Amino acid sequence: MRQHTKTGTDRVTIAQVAREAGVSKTSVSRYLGGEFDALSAPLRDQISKTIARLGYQPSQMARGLKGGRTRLIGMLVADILNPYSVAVLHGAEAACQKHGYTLMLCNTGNDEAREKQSLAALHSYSVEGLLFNTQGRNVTPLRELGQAAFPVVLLDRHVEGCDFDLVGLDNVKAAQLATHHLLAQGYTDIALVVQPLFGVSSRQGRQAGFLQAMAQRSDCHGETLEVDVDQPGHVATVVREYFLRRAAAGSSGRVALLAGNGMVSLQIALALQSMSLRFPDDVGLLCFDELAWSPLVGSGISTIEQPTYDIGFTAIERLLVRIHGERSVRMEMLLDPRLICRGSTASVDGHPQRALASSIVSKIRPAPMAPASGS
Amino acid sequence: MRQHTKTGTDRVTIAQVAREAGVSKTSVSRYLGGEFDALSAPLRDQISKTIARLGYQPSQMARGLKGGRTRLIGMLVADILNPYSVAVLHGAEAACQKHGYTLMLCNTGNDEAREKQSLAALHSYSVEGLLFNTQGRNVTPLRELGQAAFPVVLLDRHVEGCDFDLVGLDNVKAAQLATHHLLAQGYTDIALVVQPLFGVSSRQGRQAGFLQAMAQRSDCHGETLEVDVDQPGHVATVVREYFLRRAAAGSSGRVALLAGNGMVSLQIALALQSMSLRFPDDVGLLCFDELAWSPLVGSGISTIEQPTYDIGFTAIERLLVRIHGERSVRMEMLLDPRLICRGSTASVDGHPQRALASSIVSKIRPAPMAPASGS
DNA sequence: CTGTTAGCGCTTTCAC
DNA sequence: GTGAAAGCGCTAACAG
Repeated sequence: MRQHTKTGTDRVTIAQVAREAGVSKTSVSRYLGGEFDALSAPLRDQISKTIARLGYQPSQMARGLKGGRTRLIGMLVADILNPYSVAVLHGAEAACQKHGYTLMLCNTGNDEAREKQSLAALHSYSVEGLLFNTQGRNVTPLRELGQAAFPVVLLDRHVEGCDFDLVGLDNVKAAQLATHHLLAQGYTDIALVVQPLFGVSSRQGRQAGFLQAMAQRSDCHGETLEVDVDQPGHVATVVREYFLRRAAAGSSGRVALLAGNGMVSLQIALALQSMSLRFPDDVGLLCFDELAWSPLVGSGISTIEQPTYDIGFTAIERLLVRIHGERSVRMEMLLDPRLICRGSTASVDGHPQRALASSIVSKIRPAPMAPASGS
Repeated sequence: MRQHTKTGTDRVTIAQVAREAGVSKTSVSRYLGGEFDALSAPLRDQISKTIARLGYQPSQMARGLKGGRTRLIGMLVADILNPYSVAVLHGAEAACQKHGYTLMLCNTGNDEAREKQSLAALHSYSVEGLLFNTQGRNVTPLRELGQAAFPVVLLDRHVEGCDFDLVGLDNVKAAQLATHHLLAQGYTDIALVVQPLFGVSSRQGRQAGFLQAMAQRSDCHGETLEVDVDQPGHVATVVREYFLRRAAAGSSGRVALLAGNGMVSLQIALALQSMSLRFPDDVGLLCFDELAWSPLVGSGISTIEQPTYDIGFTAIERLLVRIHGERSVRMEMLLDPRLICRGSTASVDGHPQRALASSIVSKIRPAPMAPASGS
């Protein structure tokens, strides 16, 4: 059947198909392009059979070289170890497969240099569009893409000075939902724990929603805690100091922590464990991002779930629309969050001893010298 | 309309560089290919400057079209939602970036059809090699690649009838390590809980190691439990039945579960929770795959950690060696596991009441009608 | 409807 | 050392 050349992988070319089918390359090309109205039935049939018989697969490299239809989409991910990124990737990959596109994946590891480098790599393969989820620093190369009207869809966060479409969570709404839930459950002293706000719009959005919701309750106290999740023990330190501060302020309220994303959630859970603090007994806990283990820790961790799969899927479809030439103005697609209620935010009504700043303090020993993660 | 190309930024071509530098395309090409010994210093300098000035980036599509050096590597992943796959992907992506390659990622979702389809897609982009981690069903297309001497490295599991290189865990050793640990901790009735062995070599390897280790202890009882992690509540049912069976057998031993991978671990943890069973009090638990949440559940889950990053990284480097033409015989690179000891396998010596089959049974109610996952 | 003729951007003989 | 020319596999004018 198949001719083996000495080169190993033998590629059947359009020329071979044309020859064997007794037609011109053009006709085969038209067949590939789906221009059936320009092909007679017998010709079409003949080509179809030959392609099947030879097991011909057109080279996307060659197709792409000509006009630009590489059917390639580049995806830049800030951190492949972040479950959020993977979940979004899952949806994006599915959408690509559905539409006959292939994903080129680059992990930037939150590193500027690698981001730039990845952008260059993707460009060199003539990707038709870009899905972008990464740190907001040094966005110059991105801006250039914007000026060139290159199709880009942003994931989760804006980039200053670029008018790209965005797909993500409705962060303000989500944070409000979260805060209202905690308030309703009887918590009065709430800390939003986030990675550095810097210029990250999604984090800022969550803070805005949080602040907004807290503002309606002057009898309650809200505070934003910035943490570095890569620095072992840092979250524990910050959280401990927060507790101490609340107690020093003479607060008699119930304390809850609102984790800004999955990475923070993990560090908080670890930190609380290291301090032997339990939820909801000692402190309430609500986390952004539903994770596989959310139901498992303690009596279960309440979460704000993002429709991550949909975010990825939607983003690709939006990108495809842009690729196909739509020139409309910038569009923002914000999907809805979902509250998943578990033990970590159980109501503290009627349990005045629970989750009090003062009662926590007695449990916290002075900060240890060693990092507090692990056990 | 606009005269910009589809790709937006007007692409600088090698011809432009050559013209502006006052040299031939050939020389520029040589420069790109690093053939400096065939270039005079002034020429080289001139080209270098021009490239920088124009911001020229060669088109990989065009380069690939000619000889085949696309600098593209395809990766087929069985399940992108499996943390193992992501962790390996992380290492693989890093290695690619290090060597100037780019990853094309396809998620097959354990689906034969999509696997075949993805293989075709990857082929159509002339990837130089393939990293393959997927279900062992219908391997015909893979075999063809083997016959064509196409560079492929298998991840984690063999494929029958193919002599590709393999990078993965030393499963036999890992399972032995795990089993010996459980035995040493005083557990006597151990069940290895795995997804269907089918033809998956890694699972078989783990079972082999398990059986081997158990065989040395005729006073202990080992059993393999196959579960379907996608069927809600199935793990709970199987585990429950196991407990009941052990009790019926009149066993007075201490029971432990050995989870065959991360997916199973999660389901087991969920199942135990749904049955209100705790570890190590009611049952010992040791899981393959170290996960972010392993320290968090209960008193921490003991795990067998795989060097996932290294597996991915090594696999790519091995693939690169093959791509660069090495023709040596099939090679298997099995990396070492690491035991991480936590509360879930705490010693039960001196606690005769703990982890006994008989004591568990009293806690298990008859199987519920509804799936037992969740709460 | 169908085929002929040019290239796409780059690498690679093969001359000079 | 350097360059001209001939393609790689495919698509896209432009005829018939």
